Amino acid sequence: MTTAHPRSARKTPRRRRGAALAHRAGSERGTGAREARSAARREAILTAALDEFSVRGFEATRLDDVAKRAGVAKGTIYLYFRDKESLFQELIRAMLTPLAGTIEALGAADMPIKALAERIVDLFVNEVYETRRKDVIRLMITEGRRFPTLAEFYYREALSRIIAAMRAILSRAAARGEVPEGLIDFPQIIAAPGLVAIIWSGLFERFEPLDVRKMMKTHVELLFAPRRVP
Amino acid sequence: MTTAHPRSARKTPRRRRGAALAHRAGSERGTGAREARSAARREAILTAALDEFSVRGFEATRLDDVAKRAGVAKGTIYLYFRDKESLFQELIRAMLTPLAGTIEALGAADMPIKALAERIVDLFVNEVYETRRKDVIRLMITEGRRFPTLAEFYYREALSRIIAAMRAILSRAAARGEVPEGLIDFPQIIAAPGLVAIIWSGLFERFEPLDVRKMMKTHVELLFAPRRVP
DNA sequence: ATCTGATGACTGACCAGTCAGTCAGTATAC
DNA sequence: GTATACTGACTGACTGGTCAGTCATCAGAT
Repeated sequence: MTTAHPRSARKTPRRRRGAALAHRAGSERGTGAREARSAARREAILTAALDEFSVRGFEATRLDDVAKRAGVAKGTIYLYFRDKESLFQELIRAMLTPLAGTIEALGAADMPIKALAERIVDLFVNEVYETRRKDVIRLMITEGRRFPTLAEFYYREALSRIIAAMRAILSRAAARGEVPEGLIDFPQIIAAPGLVAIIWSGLFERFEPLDVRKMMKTHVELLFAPRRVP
Repeated sequence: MTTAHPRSARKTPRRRRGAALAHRAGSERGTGAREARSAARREAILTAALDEFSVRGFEATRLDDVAKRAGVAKGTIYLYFRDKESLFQELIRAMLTPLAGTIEALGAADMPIKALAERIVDLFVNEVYETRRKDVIRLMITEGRRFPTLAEFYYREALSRIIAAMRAILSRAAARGEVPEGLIDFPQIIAAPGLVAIIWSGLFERFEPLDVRKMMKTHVELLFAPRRVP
């Protein structure tokens, strides 16, 4: 043990590179190519990180594995991200921020609540459930508690806006008598089956598959079916 | 370098014990006391473990901290549990197994769906949401993916039974025309707001509190309100 | 020749799990 | 009743392995 001596004459012999990168440099020009390459690398790291974080969780993920999967050396990750936690947080931020805008845009259209709800279901299934965003939301759920700043960021930048948009929609619908006033307080109810589907798919899909689209359709029909007097 | 020492030479002089334990032995009797003490210790370890796992997650939890919190030495944990993972799994098993029976019992009673649903909501709020079981379910959600055997166990022993019980209830209700047939396929819809509440409370409660009981009541009213034609 | 991005061997910290040693409490001997 | 031997629950210093983050060095671009 000890090795009170720093330094170590390491004389690594030249080794063929693992054949990592295929250069397309010929077709790229000057600085633009540099930047493009750099951006691609960042992207590769983020993608690899999502893969690893998704299956192992934040703590159990090794940056060595992320690097290998991304086809870069571990040190390279530190050229693009300050540390493991930054990598994780930027990953989630980048993928979840755009969501709020989409919902807000949808809410602007004025249409019957049921039609609108069906649009939202489609949006959820196509843009979240069947994409990598599902994994990102799962990560938010599973790791969020240990990253309070991340939870706060997500609440401020996305969730609170989504909720506000849904409240606006529900208020209009309530004014038309399409839904009871009570629902305005709990937009979470509408999103709930979507979340459950995300959790279910990670834990129990292999025992009992779940048809998300059909479940959400059923839910919407139940919530917004024409009803007798309030 | 090598230190090719076999495992022997323990050099450290023993130190006076820090005066750790206050014994209650005087008031306890014979073997019964021994067993009681042992059971209490096991309990203390499980409780401490739940505390730590809940806030830090499985990977980030240090057994040193669990031991400290339980008021025992780290080695003691290994007298009661094989390893960290066993401790975690036993914790979850012990607390979730009883749930299924309760729901099944409730399902046996034959009453209008809405009344029954209200009973189930009460059960959920009183026996889960406002107890440590909430934390255990949260752990199942957040860590389950990395413990497939645990997920399977939970599915077999609890979830599948709960789902079957709910399907039975819903079938009877559908036969009476109280709910559409479609709902039978998705008992998850009924439980969904409960799960969302558990997640919400961990991540966003501090920004926007959520009245679970009221949310679930609203949901039940929406689902089971008297409706026009099937 | 120089500059910059990239590399990967290395270090230091950390922690699950181990085990030699301790001691309160019990059993047996006198 | 007191002394002595025994037992096993409990302790915590230690080991071995792991991994985040660093940095001396390299190679391609200009």
